[in-house]
Amino acid sequence: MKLQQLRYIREVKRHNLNVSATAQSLFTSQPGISKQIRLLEDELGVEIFARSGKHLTRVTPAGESIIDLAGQVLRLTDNIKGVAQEHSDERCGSMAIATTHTQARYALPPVITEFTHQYPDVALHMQQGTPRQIAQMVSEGQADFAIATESLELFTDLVLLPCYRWNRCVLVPRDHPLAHRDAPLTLEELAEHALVTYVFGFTGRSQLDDAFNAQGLVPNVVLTAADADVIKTYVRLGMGVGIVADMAVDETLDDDLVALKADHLFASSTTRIGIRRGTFMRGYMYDFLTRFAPHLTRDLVDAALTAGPRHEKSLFDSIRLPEY
Amino acid sequence: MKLQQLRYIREVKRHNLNVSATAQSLFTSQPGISKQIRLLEDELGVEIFARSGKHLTRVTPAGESIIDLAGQVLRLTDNIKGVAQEHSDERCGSMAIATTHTQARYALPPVITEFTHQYPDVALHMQQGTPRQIAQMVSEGQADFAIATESLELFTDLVLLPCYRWNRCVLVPRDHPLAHRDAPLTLEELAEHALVTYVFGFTGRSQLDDAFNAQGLVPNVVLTAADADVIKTYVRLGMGVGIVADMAVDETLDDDLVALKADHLFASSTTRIGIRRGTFMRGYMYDFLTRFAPHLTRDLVDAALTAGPRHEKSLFDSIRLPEY
DNA sequence: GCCGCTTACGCCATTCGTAAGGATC
DNA sequence: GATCCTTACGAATGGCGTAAGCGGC
Repeated sequence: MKLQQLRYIREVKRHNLNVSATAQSLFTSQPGISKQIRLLEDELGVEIFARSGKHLTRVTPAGESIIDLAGQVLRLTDNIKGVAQEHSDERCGSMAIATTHTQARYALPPVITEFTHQYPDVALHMQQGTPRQIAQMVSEGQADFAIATESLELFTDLVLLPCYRWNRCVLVPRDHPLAHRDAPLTLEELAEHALVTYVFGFTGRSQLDDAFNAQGLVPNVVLTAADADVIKTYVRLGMGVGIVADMAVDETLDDDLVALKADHLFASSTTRIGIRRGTFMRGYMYDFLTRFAPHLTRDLVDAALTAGPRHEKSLFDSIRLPEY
Repeated sequence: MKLQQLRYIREVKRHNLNVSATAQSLFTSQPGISKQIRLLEDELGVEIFARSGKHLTRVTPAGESIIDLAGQVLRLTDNIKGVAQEHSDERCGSMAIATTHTQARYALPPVITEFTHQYPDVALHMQQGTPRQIAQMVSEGQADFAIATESLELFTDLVLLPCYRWNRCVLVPRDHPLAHRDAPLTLEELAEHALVTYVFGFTGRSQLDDAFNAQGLVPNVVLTAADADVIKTYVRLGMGVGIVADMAVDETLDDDLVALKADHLFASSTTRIGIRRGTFMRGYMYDFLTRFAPHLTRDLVDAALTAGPRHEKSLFDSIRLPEY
């Protein structure tokens, strides 16, 4: 049994049993992979892939278990490399963040700036995607951190660290009737206007819908977008009233719009960081977490990473999360 | 990074940093190991072993972490082999039991007989040792099960499955004064006689001492042995009154001795099976466990193996253990 | 007929064993 | 001086890439 063989079977499964495509992605030859898989199957005495003629058709039950274990092995070897790097040069390495537009555009820039300044030799990778995509990336080890407000809880192999709470505000052009009101907004009022807000599954959209539904109201959402910049654009065009995250409003850049507090209308949302269980954390990674959310100390993060899936939540019960 | 390299560093640490001895135990050459370790260190960029001149003096901090991870990797590869065997031929394989004299001599024979009858192609290995030794063997992966009454709880990487409760009886020759009493024994009486029983650390010896101490008595133990056969021998010689486990008394073989119930004098002891966390269990292993202790169903064992160290005990709260 | 896996073969890298060298206790 | 690790070198194994074969879709 060789580590490469384990890598091969894992990748072949990831590429939907297409050995040729796998070979390309691994920059090696297709017969090489075929042969190594055969050798592994011979050594273990079990077929990992079921074949019909000369095609791989599916993963055998034994193969499922074996590939799962192979994944664990390969993740541990990554941890070994991480441990080694940490001890050889603790300021040198890499860190991959997968996140959504909202975080990348508004919440992360100051943190990233500080971080790259303190750790110039850490190669920082940042990838944007939907909450589901980024959770999957971390789950598969393609990124270290998933930062988002939604969907992370769908992946049970991620440890979730709550970072901060935030709420929404309502954005209207200066000449909009709502812009000159003194009394606080109500949901009924909002329901009468055309709304422009996030696509479902993005940036706390679920809590927004919940608030309307709880009062038996049906919001008239005329346009949805994945990020606040697009939403603001259409608010400026007069398409409707925007509802965006507080942090997406910049007082100077958005001074042609009026932002109305909406904390009293919606339940606040919590942005979380998801980390794959069993990941080896470099020192600078702890540092990054603490910069992003000061209550995420090294001890607390370690406790969350080692706690079982059912006990991690209670760690944060006594912690008051910062509000954005 | 190769699996052999990981195996080498683990074994070198196990052999107290003696590469030559490691090479012998692995049936390979000493320079081969040295070189592979060097290569691994070069690849990782960290020294795993600290050297003074040409001697390995200690394991570096990085080395400690790396060897620990290497152990996890190698255990997972064993699991892969186990999964493969299970799917290729589920009646064929091996099982290693490490246990104490008492279990091997009295509790296990009927179970082993049934088991080997049903699984003739499973190579059964049985090794005897002190409770500490057998716990260590399982902890290091040299055996699958540790079966004992004491000391298993010292190894936190073992999951403990309670099997049955038992108590002691008092053994005297037929012509001994105690042999003809009608009233139940008392601890005070026992304390007046010379006693022959187990060595400390064996077969529930601790509970025996606890009972005397709780009443402020000091037992006059004139001879201790690791197993009941030796104890009986000296009881026959008139050295003193024997105190042995119930199950160690055979009505026909020991009919020259009189066994007096002592359940009311001592707290009962629990015999447990210890299994390394993360071990892959073959089907026949579950079967063995259920034969040994009927309440150890596959579901219960799986639950205990996956539960965290703090939650495994509660699984057995509602279960009434059989009495021997 | 195209795509995709397998087999065959040759090159190169790597591993392993033996033998000699040098340091430490 | 005995023990033990390192270096050096040669043999054998094994992984990998190219080219040809063949069975599905």
